Amino acid sequence: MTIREVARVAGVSAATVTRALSTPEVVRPATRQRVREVAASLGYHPNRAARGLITGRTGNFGLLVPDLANPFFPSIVKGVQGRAHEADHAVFLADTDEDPAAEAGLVRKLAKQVDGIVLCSPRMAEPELRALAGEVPTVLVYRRVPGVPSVTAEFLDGMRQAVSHLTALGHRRIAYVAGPRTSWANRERVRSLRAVTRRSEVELTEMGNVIPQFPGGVSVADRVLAAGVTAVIAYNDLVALGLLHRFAARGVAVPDDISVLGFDDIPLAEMVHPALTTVALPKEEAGQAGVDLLLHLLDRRTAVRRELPTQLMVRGSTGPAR
Amino acid sequence: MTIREVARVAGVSAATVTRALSTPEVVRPATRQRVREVAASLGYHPNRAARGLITGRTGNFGLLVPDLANPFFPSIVKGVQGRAHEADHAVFLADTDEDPAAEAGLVRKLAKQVDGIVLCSPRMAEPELRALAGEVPTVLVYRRVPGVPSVTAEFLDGMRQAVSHLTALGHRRIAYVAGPRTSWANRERVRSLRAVTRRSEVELTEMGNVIPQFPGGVSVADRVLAAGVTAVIAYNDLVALGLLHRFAARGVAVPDDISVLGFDDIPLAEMVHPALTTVALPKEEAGQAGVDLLLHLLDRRTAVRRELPTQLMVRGSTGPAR
DNA sequence: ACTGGCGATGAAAAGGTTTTCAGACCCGAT
DNA sequence: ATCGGGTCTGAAAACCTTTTCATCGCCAGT
Repeated sequence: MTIREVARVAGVSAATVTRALSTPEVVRPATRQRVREVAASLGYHPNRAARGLITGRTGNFGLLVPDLANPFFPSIVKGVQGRAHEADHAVFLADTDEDPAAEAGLVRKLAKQVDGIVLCSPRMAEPELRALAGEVPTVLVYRRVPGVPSVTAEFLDGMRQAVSHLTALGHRRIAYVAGPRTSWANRERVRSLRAVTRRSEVELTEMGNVIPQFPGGVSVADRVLAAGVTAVIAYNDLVALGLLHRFAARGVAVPDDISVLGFDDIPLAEMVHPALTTVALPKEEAGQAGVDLLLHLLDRRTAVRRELPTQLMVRGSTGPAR
Repeated sequence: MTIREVARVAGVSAATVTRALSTPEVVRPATRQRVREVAASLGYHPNRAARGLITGRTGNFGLLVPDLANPFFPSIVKGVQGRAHEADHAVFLADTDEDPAAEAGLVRKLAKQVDGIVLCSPRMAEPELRALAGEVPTVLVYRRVPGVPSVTAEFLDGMRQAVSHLTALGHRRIAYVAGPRTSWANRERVRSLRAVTRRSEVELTEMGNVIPQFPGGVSVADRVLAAGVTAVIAYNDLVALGLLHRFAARGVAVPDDISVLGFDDIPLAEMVHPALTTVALPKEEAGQAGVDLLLHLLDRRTAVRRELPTQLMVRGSTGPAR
């Protein structure tokens, strides 16, 4: 069912058909009406590939995530997918399996099928990222690179909430279990934490770096206990859950013996016992904002930056210092 | 970066470039080598829209999931995405937000941009599903409909493993917390469970139906305790985690007072304490198999059915009956 | 009556690839 | 020397749509 067939049946040229459908105001009402009726009765829908070929617009977005199995990401994907859908765009999803080297290749591969790409927590180095952003309209989510539109969260404020909460409970010696050294998110966390604790009476012990997964937390738990702190802030919730798991196995009571605080607020955080106190980062909102920024970039060709609020979720894993 | 540019640099025609890349055996080795090198160095990837225009194949697959935030699905998506990628296909992801009415619309919308669709645990009714499968090449994952290619798991065997495990531990009174009444998965579970317990000395108490989420488990936990059973099998892991959570809050010891057994083996299952004994369903493998069946369907136009093995994972939440 | 301008339409080009068909070349056989 | 056959390559058509440019007819204004 092609445009020519519609044109033939309606007794007009193909040009008039496309006009009647996509810029109706330029065709005579009678003609427009007739063409649209014929198109509808024949069940005609323009071939998107052919349209994309000439307009350069595909009506699709790309979305790259490092690891969909990491519970931090699915909500972001939902946000992106939902908002993209509202804007009548479909979403290509690609999972890079935490391989920084694979990212650029996937982006370039997707590039010609999409109008723009949302890069979620990309692991690749900044220069390469900047180069990529020059080739394809790109928005970063949870990564910041000057000149590239990005969605992040107020880490500093989140960390301030976390530390204030702990000091209010009487904690003075706090450990931080760091994530991967090369991770942008980890650098942001460390920077924020140091800034917040600098002029306070808090004594900060940094340990790590661990992989940002459950086993990472398990592996460092005993060292945390040996450090003689009364509270520990983990790089993220998965690491915090690893700590909780190992603490439970060793009979260490949380929060009576030690308080544990995570970062992200993944769904699991409130399913465990004790439920995890954590700094919630916007996820679905971040995905939506990413699409908004992409639409803005495509429309007005300007790079915008957006910083979303964070919120400490106080649950059962933090309590008064011993 | 078009095929012409590659052709120009390599000193051949566009036809030779496309041959060197897609049907290498028909071009002289020296030419082939040179063309491929030039293409690689220029970062050339064929424009898929243009290719699709002439071949009729888009090189894309669609993937529908009910809710990506449900931890059962991300791994399936990874499986689909990974295998599709190996077959040089990109994947459109759509999340239906558990809305059966939205499914058909999304499929039809995606239909024109893809060669086929993987429908993951679709919630829609069977007749509608059958109609859809007639319009677009479709493969079902975790749903079975006669005549439509499908990937499922050996629920009966999984349930047998679960019940044998419990009876070996001395359990005789077992509760089953059912999922949504309309859910295909729940019907399969119930059918398997009844078949397995029919001629045994096990006394089965069915309760529910609950929503297949954490709060569903929380909400039914007290009724489970009141039922006087020594073990409970939950519709899925999320419900089981809800049970564990409420049991912990009430001071009921697991597995000393009651054994808890889940279904799915989502990643959280081994992160909680006690870790959850559960029947593992293949997830990534199911996604891969879905793509395999889709490729098979497109290639040979025949519908295949595949049933993957299940495996009981014994962890800390089950123990000897009191 | 003529010009200018406007509204509506069609013809044709463009977009990037694959495929078909024909041609060029080389080798071995007659 | 010619021919047949095989291998490799290039030119051109085809896929379907949108957009540009040109044409046509008509009306208002002079």
